[in-house]
Amino acid sequence: MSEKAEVVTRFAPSPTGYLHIGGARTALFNWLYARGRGGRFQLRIEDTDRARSTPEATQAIYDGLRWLGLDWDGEALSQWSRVDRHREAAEEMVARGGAYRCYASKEEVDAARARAAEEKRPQVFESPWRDADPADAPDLPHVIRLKAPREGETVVEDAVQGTVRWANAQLDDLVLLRSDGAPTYMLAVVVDDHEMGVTHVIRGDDHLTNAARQSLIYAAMGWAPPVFAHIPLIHGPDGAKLSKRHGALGVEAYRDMGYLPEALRNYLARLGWGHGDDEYFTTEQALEWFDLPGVGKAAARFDFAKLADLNGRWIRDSEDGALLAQVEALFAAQQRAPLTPSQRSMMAHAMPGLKQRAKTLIELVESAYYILVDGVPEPDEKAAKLLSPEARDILAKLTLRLQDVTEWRTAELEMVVRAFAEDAQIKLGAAAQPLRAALTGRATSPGVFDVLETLGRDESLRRLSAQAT
RNA sequence: GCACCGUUCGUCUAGCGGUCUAGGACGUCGCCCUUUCACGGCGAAAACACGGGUUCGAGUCCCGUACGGUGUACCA
Repeated sequence: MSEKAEVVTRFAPSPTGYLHIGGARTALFNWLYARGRGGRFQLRIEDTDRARSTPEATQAIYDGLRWLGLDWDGEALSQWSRVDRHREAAEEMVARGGAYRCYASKEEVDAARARAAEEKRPQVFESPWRDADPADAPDLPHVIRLKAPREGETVVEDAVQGTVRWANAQLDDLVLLRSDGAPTYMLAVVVDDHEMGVTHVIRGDDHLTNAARQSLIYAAMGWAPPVFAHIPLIHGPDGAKLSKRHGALGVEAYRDMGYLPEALRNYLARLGWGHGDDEYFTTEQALEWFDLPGVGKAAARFDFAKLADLNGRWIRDSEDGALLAQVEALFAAQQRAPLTPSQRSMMAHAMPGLKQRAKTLIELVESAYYILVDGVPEPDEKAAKLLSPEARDILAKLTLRLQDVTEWRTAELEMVVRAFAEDAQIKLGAAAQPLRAALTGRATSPGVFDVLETLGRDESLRRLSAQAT
């Protein structure tokens, strides 16, 4: 029905919460694989669990993907909108002899499984209705079950995991249509993937065994299965499954922590996938390089230190203007007051120095305290220590010299301060550190001479006189 | 229980039978640069889970064991 050559992937989250980091990576891999090959990347919302699905969660998924820069082709598909088609497919399988109506009650099935467990047999339910004559069927609620083969084996050629086999005796006659007529996940996924033209199913390896069951459904429908690629899960820093405390946060939480989308993409791509020794690369390069054989098989731990390092590199290499825009967007997202025109221009002026020292946007904003502060900066503990009586004395003398500076520029200011230190026979640091403390209220900052220039003559002298006494 | 998947420095990984006295990156530690902090430069410590095979030769192939993980639903 479509050109076989085109690659089509999909991301199929269930809208029961935010887009967590594992889901974001799955989406990234699908996006990279398809877009890197000129194919399509689609989004399908698996909202068939009506009780747990919410519109807010759906929106959170959209927002998360957009922030990460993962755009999908066409409209997002609601799986729920396709239930009629799923039902049809189930009936079609019954008609073809690939499925049957099972009248066993939930209790009977549970009892049979409990018995099997006791006898230490595989807990595979064998329905008495599997080969029953349809004429004997009672007029009762029933489910439709797949008539799975009892002999032989099912083989999945997984692009990441390799050849994986299951004895068919391990696979039971799974339910396709529930007694209330609702399709199960197994059925819906297969029907939708096939009809959306999905060629490559890239998903978490928690679905690996599902791939065997789904293969059986493809076979019963007479369809060719897609290429499966089951990627390992992401664990928390402690090796345990991701939990709230350990990074199973929504992607917007990463935004709020000050990470750049391009840095997160870079980090996530590197988690579980590698291209030689490349660590720091652009999305364009990832698009070009990404391939399934490069995906590892083992679960990877989420490491904030490495993310922070990568983020710092992305920040340093960002254009000043772009960074300023990111900061303003973060302020808006966090509902902080926007920058005033003067803060904005000082921030722009100081950006080359600020971005050199920040691993996250949050750190960048913190280090811009001397720009964002209202009035004279309040010295913190370390700065207060630098402002000893002797230091204030030095500052007072230095201020006198600074007042005579005609050209308020970094280079000129540095010359003046250096000359002052020499005349006073003190080390440059003895003048520069108190100067920094008075100007910024901190013991660390971008170069003091740059700070002086950023603040401008009037503001600098105001802060100095406030501390000189 | 049963089935399936996995296991190289603390972490992410390179490695696809000899070039591995196991490479890179983050982190850690030391030194240099330096007005602070970063950046940058140089250097160090740090790993093939264990046991059997196969082979002239195994981190690389096979089988066990251990330890993790996933699945085993009329959830997705």
